[in-house]
Amino acid sequence: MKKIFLKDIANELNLSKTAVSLVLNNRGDENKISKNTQKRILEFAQKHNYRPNQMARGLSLGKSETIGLIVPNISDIFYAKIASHIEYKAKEFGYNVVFSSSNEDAQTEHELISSMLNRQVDGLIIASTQKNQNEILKLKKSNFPFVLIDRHYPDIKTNYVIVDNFGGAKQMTEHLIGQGRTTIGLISIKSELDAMLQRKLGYQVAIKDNGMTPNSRAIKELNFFDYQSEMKKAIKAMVTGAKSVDAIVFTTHYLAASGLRELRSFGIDVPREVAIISFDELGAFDLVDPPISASRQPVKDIGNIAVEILVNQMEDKNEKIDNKRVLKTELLIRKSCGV
Amino acid sequence: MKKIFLKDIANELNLSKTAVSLVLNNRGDENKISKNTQKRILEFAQKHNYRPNQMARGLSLGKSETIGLIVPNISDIFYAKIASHIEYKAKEFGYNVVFSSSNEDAQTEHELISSMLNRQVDGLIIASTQKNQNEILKLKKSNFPFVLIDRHYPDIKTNYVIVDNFGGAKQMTEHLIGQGRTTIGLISIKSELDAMLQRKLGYQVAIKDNGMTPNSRAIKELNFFDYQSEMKKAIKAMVTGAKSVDAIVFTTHYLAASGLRELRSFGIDVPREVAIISFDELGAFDLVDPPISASRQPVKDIGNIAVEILVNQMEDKNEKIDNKRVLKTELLIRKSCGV
DNA sequence: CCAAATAACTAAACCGATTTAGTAAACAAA
DNA sequence: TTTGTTTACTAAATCGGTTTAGTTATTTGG
Repeated sequence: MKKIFLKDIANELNLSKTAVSLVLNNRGDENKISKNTQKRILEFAQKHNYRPNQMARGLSLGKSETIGLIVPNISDIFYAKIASHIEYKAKEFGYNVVFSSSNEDAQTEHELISSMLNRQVDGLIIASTQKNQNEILKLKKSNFPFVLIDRHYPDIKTNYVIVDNFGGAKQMTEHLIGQGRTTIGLISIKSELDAMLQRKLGYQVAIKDNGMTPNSRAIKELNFFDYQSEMKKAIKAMVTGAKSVDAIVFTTHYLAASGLRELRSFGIDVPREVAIISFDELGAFDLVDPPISASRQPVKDIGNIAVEILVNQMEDKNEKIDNKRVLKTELLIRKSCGV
Repeated sequence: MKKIFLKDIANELNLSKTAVSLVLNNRGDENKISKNTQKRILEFAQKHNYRPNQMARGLSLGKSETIGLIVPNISDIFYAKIASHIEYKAKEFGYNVVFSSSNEDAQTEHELISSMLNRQVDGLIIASTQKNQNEILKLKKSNFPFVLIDRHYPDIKTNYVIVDNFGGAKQMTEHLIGQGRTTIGLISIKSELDAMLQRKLGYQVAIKDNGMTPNSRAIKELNFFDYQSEMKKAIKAMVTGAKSVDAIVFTTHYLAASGLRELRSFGIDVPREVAIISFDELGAFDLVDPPISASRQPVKDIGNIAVEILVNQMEDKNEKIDNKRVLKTELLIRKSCGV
């Protein structure tokens, strides 16, 4: 069965392309195409498995029924899960998803946004590198529909769906304090990401609020591209010498996993000697030795809400464009912070 | 700065759309557009940040510079990693990636293929449900470029990139035998997937080859959509009663994780009482208690090779279309099978 | 010096849909 | 009987690119 076009249907049925197009777009009634003709068109199209060329359709309509998704890295389980929920929700609304990874690189992100706009995506969902303030401002000014997720620009009014990083980190730290830990370290990623700043802040505020002495030497910020080797040094510095810690807060899952590896290789007993807790988790954190406590992010809600906001915006251009959502994380207490 | 079109450039520079189009597609020289004119066009386009509308371009060229990727589930870390490598490699060749998840549903997969073809993707990479033999045959007959990954149809000659499931499973089982285990169970997913059949076969052949008595009761095949609750029963059946096992082979990572949870809840000492090993792994399998041995799949190679084969096919229609690659898995021995 | 070749372009068709602005025929109202 | 409506359509423009088939002016060869 070879490919069939609108024109073919029109010719075969001795009708115009207009009539066929109208009927196939469910606008036959309002355009007074007779019931009989509608039936003939529908049946013929069905029988020959007609599928409109979406490029032509998109060009004509100026839209593509596609949502662009830009994340730092699709192989990070956190973003993969969000992507999965976004895809699912988008399909409910009739949209496809094109994705790309920026690898935390501002220039790449810039090009991806550009490229997706050229491909006529109808809207964007971006977990930004947060190094493209101007780009995002331009997007906003052009009135193009988009939603930021996971990371947002505090200085720009935009739609966003993020989690309460400050509150989550504060809660984690307070839990450790409640367990009687007195010298709590923080291991994070060296980054301008607001999420990371907020997590550090949450940790610091918890420390101060509880009358403990903040110690900048207890805070290690590792280089993203080299965190594994820097982790070795960071852990060493934290567990040896006079000021060794009795607990560590990790600001993201892969740091916690890597940190635990190093703690083990130094022969540290977790949680007896050092308790640990992680912001966000990996799939098997409950199986790890010891099971790692974590503040879990609501990935499903992040994805669903982002799509809902975006679709609203795309389909009703009057929708306000600073729909802000800050979701709560969920504290999962496991053995790694001392029962 | 407002959007600029080919026509605008032509008008501003007093040239034809043809000239501008040719130059911007790097075909100025071969079409004898003077150096000076080329320079004017290029500079003007650059200065006004001209970006061609890919819908129009795609419609005209009959292609989209896009690869479609269909996987069972993008939130499975295995597919997420493959997706990431595919995206990276595709970009090297100038292609974008659209992805969708079939959720192991044949009908969904069918619709996704259809939808992607309508969107004029230039090629497809599919980790198929393996329930769409006809669909794949049609694709093949239409001469449309595609590559199967992870799962293939043994009865159809197509491009594919898979791993040696039989060999990997056999090797895993043999390792357990080498460790002195004598009653080895298998927990798999109830499925017609060739990959799963091959893994079971590898296990069975290893059992027989080593003079052990195959015992069909030692093989449990769980329902994909309900494996967590069925796991409880399966583990119970395996570790209680007369014929209890001293080792279990899991045919995929999430089964191993789930199985370990259940073994623990039954108070089984892994690996002393029951050793376990998993086909494929999750990110933190080395941190789990005990660290889980696994046969790791070469996700990067799977992605890279799939893209390479596909691009070859897309750009040279004469390329043969049964480029078959079977990659080796890598056995990672950890504590879960008894040091 | 004239015909053929070349350089440097361009007008218009085309890709496959949607949409605007009609039109012809049938019927109703005045 | 003529005008006005309604019904059931259609021709042609349009979206923004690419491409085919020329065109004109200048060189070159014999």
